Amino acid sequence: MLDMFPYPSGAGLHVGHPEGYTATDILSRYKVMRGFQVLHPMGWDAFGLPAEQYAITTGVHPEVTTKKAIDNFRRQLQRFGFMYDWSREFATIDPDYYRWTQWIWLLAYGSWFDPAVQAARPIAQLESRLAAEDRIIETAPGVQTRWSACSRRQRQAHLDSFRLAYLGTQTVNWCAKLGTVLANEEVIDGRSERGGHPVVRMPLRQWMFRITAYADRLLADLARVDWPDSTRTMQTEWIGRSEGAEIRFVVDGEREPLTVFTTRPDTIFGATYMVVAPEHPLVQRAIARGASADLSAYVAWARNRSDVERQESKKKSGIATGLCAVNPATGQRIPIWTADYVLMGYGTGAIMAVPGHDERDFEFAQAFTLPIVQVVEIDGVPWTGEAATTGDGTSVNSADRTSGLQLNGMRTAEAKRAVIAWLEARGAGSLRVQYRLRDWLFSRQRYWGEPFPVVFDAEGNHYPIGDGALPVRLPPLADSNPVESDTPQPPLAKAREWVMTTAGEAGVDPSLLPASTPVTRETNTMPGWAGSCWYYLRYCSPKCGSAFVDPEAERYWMGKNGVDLYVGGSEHAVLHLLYARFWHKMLFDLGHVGTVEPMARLFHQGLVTSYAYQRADRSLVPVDEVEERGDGTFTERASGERVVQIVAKMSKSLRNVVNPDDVIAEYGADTFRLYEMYMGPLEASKPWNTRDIAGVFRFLQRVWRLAIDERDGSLLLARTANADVERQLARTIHKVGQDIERLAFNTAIASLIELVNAATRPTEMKDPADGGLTREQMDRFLRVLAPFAPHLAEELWKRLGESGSICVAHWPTVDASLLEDQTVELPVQVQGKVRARITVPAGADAGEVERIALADGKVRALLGGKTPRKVIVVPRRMVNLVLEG
RNA sequence: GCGGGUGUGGCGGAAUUGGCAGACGCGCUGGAUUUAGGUUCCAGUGGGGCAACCCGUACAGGUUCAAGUCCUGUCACCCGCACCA
Repeated sequence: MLDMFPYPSGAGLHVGHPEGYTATDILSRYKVMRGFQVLHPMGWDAFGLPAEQYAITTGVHPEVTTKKAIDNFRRQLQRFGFMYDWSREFATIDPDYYRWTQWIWLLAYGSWFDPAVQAARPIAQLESRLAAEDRIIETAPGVQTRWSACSRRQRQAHLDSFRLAYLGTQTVNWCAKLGTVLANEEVIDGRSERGGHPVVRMPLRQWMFRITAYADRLLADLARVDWPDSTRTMQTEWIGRSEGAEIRFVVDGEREPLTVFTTRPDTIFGATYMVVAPEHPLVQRAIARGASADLSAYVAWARNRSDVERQESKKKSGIATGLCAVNPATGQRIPIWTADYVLMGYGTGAIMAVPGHDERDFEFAQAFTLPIVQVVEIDGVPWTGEAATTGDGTSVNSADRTSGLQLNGMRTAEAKRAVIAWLEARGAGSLRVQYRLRDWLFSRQRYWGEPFPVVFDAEGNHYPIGDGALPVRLPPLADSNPVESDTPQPPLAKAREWVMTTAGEAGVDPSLLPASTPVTRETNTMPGWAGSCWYYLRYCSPKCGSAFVDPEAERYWMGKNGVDLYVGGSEHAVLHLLYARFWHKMLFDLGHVGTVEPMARLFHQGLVTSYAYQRADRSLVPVDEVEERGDGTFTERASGERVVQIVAKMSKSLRNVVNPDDVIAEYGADTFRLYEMYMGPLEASKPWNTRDIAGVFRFLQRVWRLAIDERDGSLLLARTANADVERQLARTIHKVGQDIERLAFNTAIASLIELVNAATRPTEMKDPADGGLTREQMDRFLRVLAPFAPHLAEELWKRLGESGSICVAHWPTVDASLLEDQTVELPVQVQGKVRARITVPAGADAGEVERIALADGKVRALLGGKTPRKVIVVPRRMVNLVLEG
């Protein structure tokens, strides 16, 4: 039973945190009572940006603030009475934990993805295979060398290009003033969102994960897990698999052909021009050869436009490169343009533009008056030439005698196959699968993260640090502020004695590098995701010193399918859950875990929102500036203006944030737990309404008075069991059990309330022992109440004289005969409207029910002597009499 | 723009499979207890109508003996993605 572990912020627990935690706590307690071994742990995701930002503004070291925040979170969580196994607690910042995060990274570093088996394998296997077969490899662009003839350096470079954790180059938003890389959303008009400092886009060499190698498996295995459809859809779209073709176009004056990716190879006859991304090497070469000043100006302008800006204005911009390619289907020469609507990061960074059947290409062709031709007759969409027509149809104008390609009359799918076969035959292209998913950028220019266990020699070659030297501890740094610089300088670079070391001191295998060799440590750190990628495994054996998880503990707790239930917010639907799946699959391939997927079942709890108020102009008013009037309307206190109540996210500015500590102080933890579970379905987002808490609070008081005489604190128990109460108790036990299993806590609580209302003694009752529950009934009732309100249940349990904790009591069994009624009341409908009610034996069959219904006085009066045309009887549900006409 | 989801009393919500719409809670109304307020207990509470009855699950249609639930279209809100070739 797993909760997404929290990032302990300085602000303390939010009412949203206990939502999911209470749900798993109830289910855990229930499962324990049912005799299961339950592992329900808690820990801390503690590396990351907020603590570092806080350190930059206040000068307090992140370790200090983080530890303080953890202590506060733990204190707060413990007040809720969550049954966590605190002996398994850890934080991602513990060196004993991040030692293994580093170890897993080294595992990826030392592995490659073998396409033949579609799985990760040790890179040593690749190396011995290359040596055994004396394979020919490319040692420089266009230079082929035999493995045996390669230098050690060349071999290493070749192997490096296969590692699952590798050094790659990515374009980042670098802000020199802030000394950091910014996310796309943090860049506005080429300046930083905070401070307005200039931001440049520059390539940066950083550690990457080859997650794209796993794209197909990450996609296919979504079918094996019991996860919300929305999340699986989001991951599917994130991976973004699309099938198409790679086509090579010959370019005038270029040795290399221009390769494009297209999902519509069938429209090749309609390709009237080509477009490459401004960053495309072809453009670089053209500029280097001294192309027009306009071209280099455009490229410079486009390069500094952030992705966000590009999205804002979809107006097409671009410029001709002056180069021409040959359309292999038509033999015609077509111009090559560059435009920023083509992204370097997707496909090959180049497209064949088919303006007749692609909206973007159409827009571009119109803006720059390029030719537009129709090559597909789309089903049901007439060709007007006024707009691109998209979708499947039949190829037209698609034949050329010289090239020998003929598609006319073919359906789209058939035409695609024909073009690919034709391309393959002439060596001009092939079938290709393309993913939207990119490799995972894993370096951050930050202090507060796991250091990479890797060092560099003077020439910049990298060497892994041996397992024995782990953890590579984060050096203490008095000043972890970012460095203002034109080139990225991570804060760790300031720890000079730590950075400058020797291979021996760092722990590099002496067979790789002599111990005395001076080396520098990697100064980037891992991103916040690292620690959360495998924490669930560590809980199985949190103290294990010999492995990241003890294999036996892993087999026992992870079982066949992984974590039985994982509860957390849907904001992690893609990244965290995709990354964790990727690490897990890697660990699986290399034999370190026994399940293909980490989480068998996933559930997203909804957001706890709050009320806010809105003026007529839609501006928001903080909660404490509004008062409610007697007629249920709301006005702004200062102006007297009428405002309307809306539901909004809790925020400091609206002053509608609820602090769990305050609620517990006023009503207690049980009330808090019960209220959050009673608000509505776990998966729904729902507004916190302080006024409603009174309802569940009253319920718990009523439970107390049901068992305890308030005047003297003595037990109040019924002498004899009331048959109706006993029947309802049995049904409640049954329903609560069922509802807990399907995480429907709101309806479980409603049935507990109903039971208590039914058993409550009326005030006028002379002898309290005439009402309420018997000792034995109270005993059973407390057991089903316990998962929801453990404190109250435990106290009453002790007062009943029971020994031991109610936590380990057994879930009560139910006499099945009490769940069924002897007789049932059925509505009788005439023409679909309820007109009468009849009472029939519970086991009555359709014929018997019909007889009783037709014999009923009220029914006969309604029929007025007529015979129904049709009688529909649904046993135990209803009767419907259908008359003529 | 594309994909997914949601729409039920004054409010949060219930209706597990097409079968009595509104369980349960809040709020509100009335009563009992109390010197009083609060608490507690009891009763009522979708709208209309004196009533029999009629209307009612975002809106408009449809399927069915029967629709909150299934189908078609529309609107509103929420979430995700977004020039992905």
